[in-house]
Amino acid sequence: MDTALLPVLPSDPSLARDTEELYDALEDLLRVYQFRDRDRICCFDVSVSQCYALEGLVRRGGMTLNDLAAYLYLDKSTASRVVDALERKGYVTRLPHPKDRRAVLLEATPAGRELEGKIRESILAEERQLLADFAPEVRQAMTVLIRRLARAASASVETGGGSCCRIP
Amino acid sequence: MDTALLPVLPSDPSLARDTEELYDALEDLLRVYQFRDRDRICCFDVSVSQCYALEGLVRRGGMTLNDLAAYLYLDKSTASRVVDALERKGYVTRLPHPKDRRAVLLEATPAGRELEGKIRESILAEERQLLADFAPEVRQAMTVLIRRLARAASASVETGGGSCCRIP
DNA sequence: CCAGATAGTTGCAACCGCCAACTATCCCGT
DNA sequence: ACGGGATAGTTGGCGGTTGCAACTATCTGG
Repeated sequence: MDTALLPVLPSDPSLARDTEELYDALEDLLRVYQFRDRDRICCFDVSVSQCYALEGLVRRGGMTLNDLAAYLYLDKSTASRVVDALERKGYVTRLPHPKDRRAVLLEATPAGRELEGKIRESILAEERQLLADFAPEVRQAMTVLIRRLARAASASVETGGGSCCRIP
Repeated sequence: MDTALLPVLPSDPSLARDTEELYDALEDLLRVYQFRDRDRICCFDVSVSQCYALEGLVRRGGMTLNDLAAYLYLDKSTASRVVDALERKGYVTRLPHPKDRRAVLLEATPAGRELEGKIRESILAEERQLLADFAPEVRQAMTVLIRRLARAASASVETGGGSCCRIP
């Protein structure tokens, strides 16, 4: 179990309220981003999962299919089909793994890199404007917190074994 | 427009870097949260969209189906089917609209409210622990930023008319 | 009172995600 | 070196989601 980084301060009166507000704000953000991501399909010729997969393959170099499935929190069969689609469109290639003949090495093609760059830049441009209003220390602190939320969620997902209600 | 915390510094050299880091962190957060949300299905007897819909109906009082579709950024036909499922499970009811006989008023049932509370509390408990490590100013600044990101995305979606690449 | 707008439902086709079964390959203990 | 178990990936099947288009019922303005 990933323990808390610091002990909880039970006397902090604003914690409960701040948490609720963050929860609501995050809920809104997730909802609208899921729509925005769905909408990318028609703009950029990829689906949501395909976009995430492409992004992962550009960010990190060659991953195996299992790596990609873990990165996307998807079943490997689903990841395989996502790669099928990206390969058909010419954004990704399956290469033989040099050390393990069962495995494949996934690589983004130049076209894939270019598409990922276009998507990334279109979103970065929008977000830069928003962040400009915040002091650098605040921006950096927010990134730290968001990373920590992501890591904690990822840890709780992994210790939960992927299925939260399984009681073995 | 929501006021800025600080004036923009156009010469700020760290803005581009901070934006990229926040983008990556947010990408990770969204991916894992989408998985976490998918996983709620088996724990709480609702799907992701159903959960969002229930949440919206509890937060705001009676909405029409069109209101709900807009809130969820879904087509009204999809929203109708989401409501079908929630109604079948007893979490939501369709009531006749007092002013417009074409419309329906959607209301969460007591069971729906209870379920929403359980889901909400289970997540709040987890997030409270994480947030306890951060100073109150940072927590609040993050909520402000997330709200602003959500609002900006929502605005750009609405001005785009829902389909970003339509060129009428 | 009628034409056009609006609220909602349903049919349809495509997609997504998981589980289970299967093949090919790897690795470890004997 | 070899046989059994573990692992990588693919495929089939099922259920659920989504958007578009067509349809009905109702409202509203001239």
